[in-house]
Amino acid sequence: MPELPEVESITRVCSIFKNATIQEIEFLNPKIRFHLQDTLLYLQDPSIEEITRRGKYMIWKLAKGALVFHFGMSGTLSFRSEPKKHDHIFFMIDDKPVFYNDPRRFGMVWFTEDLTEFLLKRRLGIEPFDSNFNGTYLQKYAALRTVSIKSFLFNQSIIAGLGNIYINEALFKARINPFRKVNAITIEEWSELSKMIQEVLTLAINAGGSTLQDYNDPHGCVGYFKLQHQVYQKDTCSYCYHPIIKIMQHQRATYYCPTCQAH
DNA sequence: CTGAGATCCTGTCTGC
DNA sequence: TGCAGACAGGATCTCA
Repeated sequence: MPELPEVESITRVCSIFKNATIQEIEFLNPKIRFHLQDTLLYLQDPSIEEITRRGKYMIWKLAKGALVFHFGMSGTLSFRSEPKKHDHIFFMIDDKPVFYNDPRRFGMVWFTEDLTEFLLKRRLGIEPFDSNFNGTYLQKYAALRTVSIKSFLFNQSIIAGLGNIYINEALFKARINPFRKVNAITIEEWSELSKMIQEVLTLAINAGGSTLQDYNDPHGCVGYFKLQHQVYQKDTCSYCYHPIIKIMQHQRATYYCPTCQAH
């Protein structure tokens, strides 16, 4: 679920909470991996001043400090009044009930007094929509590395926000083989790839993200970008009709077209 | 420093 | 039907 487009969708829905007040926070399941409970005492004036996204993190800036969400593999926020299995946190925000739900418990929620320091510690790379994000930026980071382009794009300290789906899709659009070593990719290819990363993310955000099985935005709406996937979980290439190859690369599924992405 | 692999979890699907 | 095993959006830690 939660790569940049999905987190962006959740963040946009949550923007209704700008200037709202968190009236109540209740922990429903202590087993999730977060540190919110310990630091909740510091939450003195819980009015939400701004709601933003950075990479795959959603940030609620408070009058003092911030709440930060990372949705892991299966986390989401939902607006509903009845609790469900795998709810971990309950919020009451301006009389509206909100649940943080996360079956696989890979997600995390923090309260931080110093958001700037918190984000520095995450060592997040550039935002794909930053004006400095381009082929030159990518090639500069890749010059001294030997990993495959697939691993490189997964590294959040280089680019923040990409995950398995959009890496596969962007490499297909840029016609680059996922096993290519990054130090052998030309500036023309980097330039094309940077544009395709922006294009695929833009299309996905406009479609509300990708729902594979269980992703929903806080209203329960699914994301429709799956309908536009060209390689991820596809059988046949939409350009040349060659069968799409699925292969495990670093424990993750890689999908590519062996003719369109021969090099 | 880089890169590869294990690990944290539950739910769903597939094949025997 | 039942059950074992593979696999799923990710980040972090350890070891070479």
